[in-house]
Amino acid sequence: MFVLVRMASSNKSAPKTTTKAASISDVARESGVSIFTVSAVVNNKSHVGKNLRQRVENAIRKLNYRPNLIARSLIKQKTQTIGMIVPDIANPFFPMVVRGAEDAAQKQGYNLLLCNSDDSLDKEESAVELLLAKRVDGILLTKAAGDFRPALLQMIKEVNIPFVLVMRTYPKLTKDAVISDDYQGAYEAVCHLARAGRRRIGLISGPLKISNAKERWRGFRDALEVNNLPCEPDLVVEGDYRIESGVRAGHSLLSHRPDGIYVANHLMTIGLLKAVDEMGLRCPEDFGLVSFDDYPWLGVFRPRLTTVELPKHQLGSEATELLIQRISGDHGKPVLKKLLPELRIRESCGFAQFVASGQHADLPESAAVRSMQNK
Amino acid sequence: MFVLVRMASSNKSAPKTTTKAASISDVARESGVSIFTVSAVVNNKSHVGKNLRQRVENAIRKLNYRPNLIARSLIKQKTQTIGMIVPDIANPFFPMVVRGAEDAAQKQGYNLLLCNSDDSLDKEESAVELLLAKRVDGILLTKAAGDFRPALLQMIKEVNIPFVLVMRTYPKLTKDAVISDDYQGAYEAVCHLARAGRRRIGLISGPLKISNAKERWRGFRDALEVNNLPCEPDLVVEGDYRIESGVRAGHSLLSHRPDGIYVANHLMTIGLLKAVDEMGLRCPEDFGLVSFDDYPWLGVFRPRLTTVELPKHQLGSEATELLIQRISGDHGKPVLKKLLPELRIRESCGFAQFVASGQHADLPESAAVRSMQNK
DNA sequence: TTGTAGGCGTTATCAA
DNA sequence: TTGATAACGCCTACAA
Repeated sequence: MFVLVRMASSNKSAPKTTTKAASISDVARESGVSIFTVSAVVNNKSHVGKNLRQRVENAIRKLNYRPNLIARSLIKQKTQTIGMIVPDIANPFFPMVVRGAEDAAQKQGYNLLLCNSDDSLDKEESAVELLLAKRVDGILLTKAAGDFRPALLQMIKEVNIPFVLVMRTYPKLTKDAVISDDYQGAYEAVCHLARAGRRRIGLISGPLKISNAKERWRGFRDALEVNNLPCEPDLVVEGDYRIESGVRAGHSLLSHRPDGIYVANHLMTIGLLKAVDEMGLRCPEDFGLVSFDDYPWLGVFRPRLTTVELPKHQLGSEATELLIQRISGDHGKPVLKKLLPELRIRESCGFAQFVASGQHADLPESAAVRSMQNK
Repeated sequence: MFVLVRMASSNKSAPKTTTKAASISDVARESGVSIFTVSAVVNNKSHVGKNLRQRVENAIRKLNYRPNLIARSLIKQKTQTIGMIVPDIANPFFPMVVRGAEDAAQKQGYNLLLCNSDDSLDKEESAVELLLAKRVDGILLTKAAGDFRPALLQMIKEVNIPFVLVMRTYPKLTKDAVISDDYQGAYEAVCHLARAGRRRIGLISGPLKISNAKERWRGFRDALEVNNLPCEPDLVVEGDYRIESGVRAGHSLLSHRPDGIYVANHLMTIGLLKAVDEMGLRCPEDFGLVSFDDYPWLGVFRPRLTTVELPKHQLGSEATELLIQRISGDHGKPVLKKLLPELRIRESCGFAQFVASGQHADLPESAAVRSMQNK
C-alpha cells in the first residue's frame, strides 16, 4: 500500500540562484489548501479549522512567507504610509518633529515617507505629486511660502487625500493644522526683554510670507506697544530662517546698537552670534537676547540662551494623530491645534543682573516668572 | 444618417461625492484608444502616432491622470523606495546623514522610508521586516548593537535585497558600508590633546559593542601609546552615545581629575559639560576637551569646542549611491568606503595658550596643524 | 503602429 | 468552514 505524498519543494532547479520571495500561492500549494485559506490564516479572519490552520502556519514558517504589502495596498487602496514634507530635515528644528510623527505613525501601523522641500515651491509641488502617485494615505506638510498651482490644488481635492499642516497655516489647502502659539511665544519673549530693562528692542524675523513668521512679528509688535516701547524700523529685519541670513541681519541690526534682540529661530540666532563675534560685542552685556526653539546644548554653552521652547515632538505626534483620524474617515470640522510655547529663562537677557541692580519696575520677578509658567 | 458617439464622462452621477483618481483605463476610454497606447504615451515608449498621442495627452490633462505607482511597483517588482533605519533622527548627528541620503535618492528617482530603531535590536528587526514586506528596493542601515536572528539573516539573503551599512560594519549581513575613519579621527583628536600639553587624558566612549565605538577607542589607545602617555583605567568610561550617559561619565571621570578628555560624540559631550557645570569646573582651564561631530553652533558658543568633523552629508549620499548601484544589479565585490574626518581646532584644548606659554615640545604648531589638513 | 490578453500578489464576493 | 474567481491598476509579450 502506498501513500501519495506531495513533493516538498526540493531545490532541484538552480540551487544558488536568486530566490523569489514566497507568495501566498506558494504557501497554498505547499500546505495543500486554497489561497483563500492562507489569506484567512494570515489575517486571522473567519474561523479556519485547527487542522488546516496548523498546516498553513507550518508552510508559512517553512517558506519564510511574508505578505506582499504592495499587492495588499493595491487591492485595499491603502498603503499605510504617510508622506511628510519638511523644509529641511537638517534644520535642527525638524528632527524632533519628524520623530514625533514617526512615533505616532508607528504606533498606529503607519510608515513615514520623508521629503525635503528647501522651502521651494517647485520642490514642494513635485514632492506632493510624487506622494500622491505613490498613493500615500495622507500628507504632513510644513508648507513653503507661496501658493500651490490651482491645478495641483484641485487635484488634491479630487483624489481626496487628507493633509495636515505642521507649523504653518494655509487655508486654501486645509484648515487642519498643528502649530505653536507663535504670537504668544513672541509676546512673552519680548515682554521678558522689557522686564530685563531693555528699551530699544530689535527683531530678526523669519520670511513674512510664512504664516508663523507673521505671527511672531505680531507678537513682537504688540509686546512693544504694551510696554510703551518704540518700534524702530531700523531694528526690524527679515531673514529666511537660515544661518547666513542671521549673520547679515545681525550686522545690519547691531550697527544701530539695540539693547535687546529677539530672534525668530535658532539657525538665525547662530548667525547673529557670529556677527556678534565679528563685531566684538558681547551678550548679555551689550544687548539682551531671546530666541525661539530650545535645544539640549543651549543649557551648557555660554552665553546661556533664554529661549521660547516649542513642543516639537508633540507637534509631530499630534499632527500625525489628527491626520490618521482623517484617514480613518473622520470628516469632522477643521481642527486648528495651537500648542503652548514655554519661556525658558537663562542668562542671555541679563534679567537677573537687572533685577539685582534694583532698577526693575513694579512687576515683581516671581510674579513675572510665574505668569510664564501658568500659560 | 447617424454617427455613434461615445459619451464623454458627463457628471450625471453624484456631482460632488468623492471622486476616485482616474486610472489608465479611464484615460483609454476618454481618448478612445487602447490601454496599451496610453501606457506607451505615459512611458514615452514605442512610437505612438502624433494623432493618438495628442488625444491621449489631452485626456490625461483633462482627467488629471497620474499613474498609480503602487500598481506599477507590483508588476515591475520595484518600488523606487529605499528604507533607511537610523537609531534616532533626533540625535543631531543623523539629520544631515539622512539629508545626504535623501538628496542622492531623489536625484535617482528614489524615495526614503524612514525608521528609528533607538538602537534596540527588537525595533530594528521589526523595522527590517516591515521594510521587506513593503518591498523596498534596498535598505540603508545604521546597525544597532547585537546580532540579527539567524532566521531574519537568512530571509534577507533569500529575498536578495541589498543592504548598505552607514557608520557601522556588520559583516554577517553585508560588507558594503560607508563609514568614517574613526580610528584616524580619534587618533588625531588625542594627539592634539597631547600636543596641547595634556598628560592624563580620559575617554568617554560609545558602547563598545558598536563597531565605530571600538575603532574610536583603538585610536585613543594607540595615540596614548605613541605619545608615551599612560592609559589609566579610571579615565576610560563607556557611555551609550546619549546625553544622560555623558553626565554620568563626566561625574565619574572628572572626579579623577584628568587634564584632557576626548568624548566620542556630541550628545555625550553635552552631558559632560553639564557635569562640568555641576562640579564647578571650567574648560579649557581645568581640562582640555575634544569631541566628535561638528555642528554650526559650536563655532559661536563658549567654550569653542575643538572637534573631529565627519562628512555627514557625504556619508548619506555615498551610501545611497552605492545602494542604488547594488539595486541596479551591480554584484561587484564588497565596498567599504572610509571617509576622512577633519580636525577642527578651536579653543577647548587650550592649545594656543600652551604654545604661547612656550612649554610645547619639538613639534612646531604650523606643521602639526598642516598635517591635519593634508589628510 | 496599435490592440489583446495574461499576470504581478493580494483581498473580496459568492457559491459550495 | 472552504474554494474558485473576479477585481485592484499597471506593464508587456504576442498578435494583428
